[in-house]
Order: sequence, then C-alpha cells, then structure tokens
Amino acid sequence: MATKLSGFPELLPRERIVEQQVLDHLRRTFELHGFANIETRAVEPLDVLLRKGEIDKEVYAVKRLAAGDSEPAELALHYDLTVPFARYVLENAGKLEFPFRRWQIQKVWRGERPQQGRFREFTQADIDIVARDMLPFHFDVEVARVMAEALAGLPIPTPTLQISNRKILEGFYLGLGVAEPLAVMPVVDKLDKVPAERIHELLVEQGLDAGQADRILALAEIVTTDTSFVPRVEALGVEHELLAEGLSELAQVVEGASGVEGVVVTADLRIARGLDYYTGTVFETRLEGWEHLGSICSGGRYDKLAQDRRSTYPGVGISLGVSRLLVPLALTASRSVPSVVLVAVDSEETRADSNAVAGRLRARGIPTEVAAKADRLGKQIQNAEKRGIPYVWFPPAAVKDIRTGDQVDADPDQWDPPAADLIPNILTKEQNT
RNA sequence: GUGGGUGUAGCUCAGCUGGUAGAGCACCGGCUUGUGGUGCCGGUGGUCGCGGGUUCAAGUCCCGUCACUCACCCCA
Repeated sequence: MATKLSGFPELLPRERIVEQQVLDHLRRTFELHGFANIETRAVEPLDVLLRKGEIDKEVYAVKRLAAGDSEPAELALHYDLTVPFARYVLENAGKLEFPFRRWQIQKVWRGERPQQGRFREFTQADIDIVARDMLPFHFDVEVARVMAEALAGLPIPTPTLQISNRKILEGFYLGLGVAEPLAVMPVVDKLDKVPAERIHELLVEQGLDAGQADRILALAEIVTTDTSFVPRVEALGVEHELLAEGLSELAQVVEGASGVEGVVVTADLRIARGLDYYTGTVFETRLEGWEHLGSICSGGRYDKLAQDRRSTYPGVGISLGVSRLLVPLALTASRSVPSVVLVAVDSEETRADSNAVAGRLRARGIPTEVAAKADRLGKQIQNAEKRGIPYVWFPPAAVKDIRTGDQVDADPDQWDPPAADLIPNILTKEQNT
C-alpha cells in the first residue's frame, strides 16, 4: 500500500518541469561565473555532523539492518551541503586549486516537523568559495552578487537580500562593554518574531544594563538600501576596531550586490544568524509577501570551518533552499511533457510515415512524439491539448498551432517553432486562473 | 520535537440533533469515419484518510494513528 510520508514531497511531471527549469537556471548562472560543480556522498560520519553547530540537530542516522541494536549508527544523512563540503576540501586539499569556487545542488535531510515550505527532504543549491589560510574579502562581495543574479532570473516574488556583518554586532557590543557578545546575537536574531520590549527584557536578564540594551536595539533597527547605515551606526557613539572593520566590509558587500534588476539589497543589522561558524558577512533572504516562510537563502563568511594540522581554510558561501523557493510559484507549466510537436497518425498502417516526420524534427532538436493511437483526428488534437503540447503535425506536410487554430503547410526539414515554445513555459498563479 | 486546526468522488464542496452517500466541474460514450475546444443526451467513478471502540445502527460520537496545515522550535 502506497503511503505519503510527511515532509518527503514528490512532484507531478508538470510540477517537476518547473523545478527543473529553476535548477537549470541556477546552474547556468553559477557556471557563467566560473563555479565548478561537485557532488558529495549522501552520508557523513555521525560525529562529523554533530560536532559542528548544535547537538540537537535533527539528523537521520543510517546503519545496516544487519548491524543489530548493539552497534550504534555511525553514519547519518547530511543536513546541509556546507559541512560535507568542508570535509571534502580537507580530504582533497592537495588536489584542489585555491581559491576554489564551487556550486553544488543536492538533496539534504532534516528531521524537523514539516510545514509549508519546510520539508524533511529538500533540495539546496550552494555556492561557496574557499581558500587556504587567507581568503580575500572581495569574495564576500562576489558570492552575494552571484546569488543576487541567480535569484533575479527566477519567476518568483521580489527577493530582498538582507546582509549584515557579525563584526559590526560583536564590535558594537564589545564597545558597549558587553562581556559576552556572542551570547547576545541569538537573542537579537529573534527580533523578527519577538517584540522589541521582550528582547530588551531578555537582554537585561543576561546581565546587561538598560542603557546597553537600548543601544543594542537601536543598532538592530537600522535597515538601509545603501551605505547610509554607516553614519547611522556611527551616530550611536560606540567605538571599536572590529566595529569599524565590519562597517567597511558591509558597505562593500551592499554596494557590490546592489543594482541587480528585480532584487532588493539591504544592510539589515537585525540579521545575526543564531550561532554557528559565521565570523563576518551574513546573509538572509526573504520573498515579498511570503515572509512567513522565513529565509529562502542564507549564508555568510566562515573563517575557520575547515582546519587541518597545517592550514585553515576560510570560506564564504550561500545556500538557496530550492524546495522552499518553489512554494510561492503556482508550480505549473504550460505543458506536462517536453514535446513541442505531436505527430498525428492516420492509421496504424501509416504509422511509419509519422515516425519519419518525428525523426526529422528531432534531428533538428525539436522534442517530438507520435500519437499513441490512430484515433479520430479530433481526439488526437484533444490529447495534445490536454497535455499542453502546442503543435500537431499532420503528415506529411502540415502543422497546426492548436492554441490559435492556425494551420500551415510545412517541411519537417525546415519548420521551426518560435523559440518561446521550445521549452515549457512556467505559469504564474494569475496566468493559470 | 511541543501544542492547536483540518481530512467526504480527479477538483471544489454539501450531508441538520447518528438510520448503510449527493451537487457542480472534470472524465468516458453518443449526436459528428474522422482537424478539437460551444450545445444536447447518456455513463463511469467514493473501503466517507486508516485502525479500533460505543450503539440495534456511525461519514456523523469516543480513542489511536497517518497526512495536510497553523503557532512554537529550528532553519533553506
């Protein structure tokens, strides 16, 4: 008996066409910027996954059935692509050329309770740049720029790339005399859900005085679409070397990522990112009208994610949640099959003629199928229409656009569909209804 | 993982205080040996998410479970 599994979505062909085009676009954009591709295995040693980040990660352990209950699981499915990538870099450090720029699109697994836009099995698209010992800062700018361009070409609600820098927060807190700046960040990070007064209370509970808490909240209120956040932060009157460094960095990233049509870029000092390995630039991304989904694309700079005896490998990267990104789409394409043309069949005796026409169209790169059955021609047309195939070919030499009803004489060695019909079109919700 | 809501034909839904299931759309066939989307006539289709319980009798009450969904948590 077939049963659905919560959080493990499976798409219909028409939906998959939409996802596939999104993936194609991402790959094209990443490769346009020279990123190389790798794929890492689905499993990692359990202790590698648990060592980074928190211990309560909902990871799926994997073990051989024959291992029995006494042997603990040693492997687990990866829950992101960054940790496996760090491991991969260490393992292949001798064979890679640095700085190493790679894109990676794979499934990941998390045991969280599913909801709209939250899955247990989903697809992430990552770009990261890693170097040995020293990674120039301009790569922070590049990674933001590439992802902005990738998002720009997609048929989604307007994305806002929210960028911050942990050096600003940490430096500001240190300048304020806060003893444990890293403990403040997870609290401030909740600002989008918890009211400011409550955050203030929580900060005071952490041992800060009311004045410090006020200034911390004042910093977090600063959101700008250009570099005007710099004087606004400076006006708060806190000074620290790290703060100044962070302001300079963030200004460069915001400037560098701005100007991509269809993408809003902000310096947003609310963004702190819970904890983890981030050391500088941090990113989150929200979709207009779909803010409740949370961030669809986040990442940042991590100076010490990977380390071996000799070297440290600093990196900067962003992960795009493809599965989550698809939620606002109607997830519907103009057709459920790749076919541009359905070649009609007059009778089973002449099927070979239809096959010949199809072969000639395919030889020129036009996806073509032949009618399954020599039905009444009206039924063959309806069958094409049902699946959204735009053209029906009547052998030997006539082709009909069944959307308009226009029919013309044509030579299968010459005829070309308009470029817009060559692949299925993604329909938005409005177009679909 | 914690707490709440929902679950009836492919789709959208109706089924009052318990008495063995309906509509519209879709789909199939005919009017139309053949180039369709309108119209008319006819037809197929439901273990009422699944399992258990209460009852003479449950879609309708109770419990469990699964799925979807909302908040929290976490994050893509």
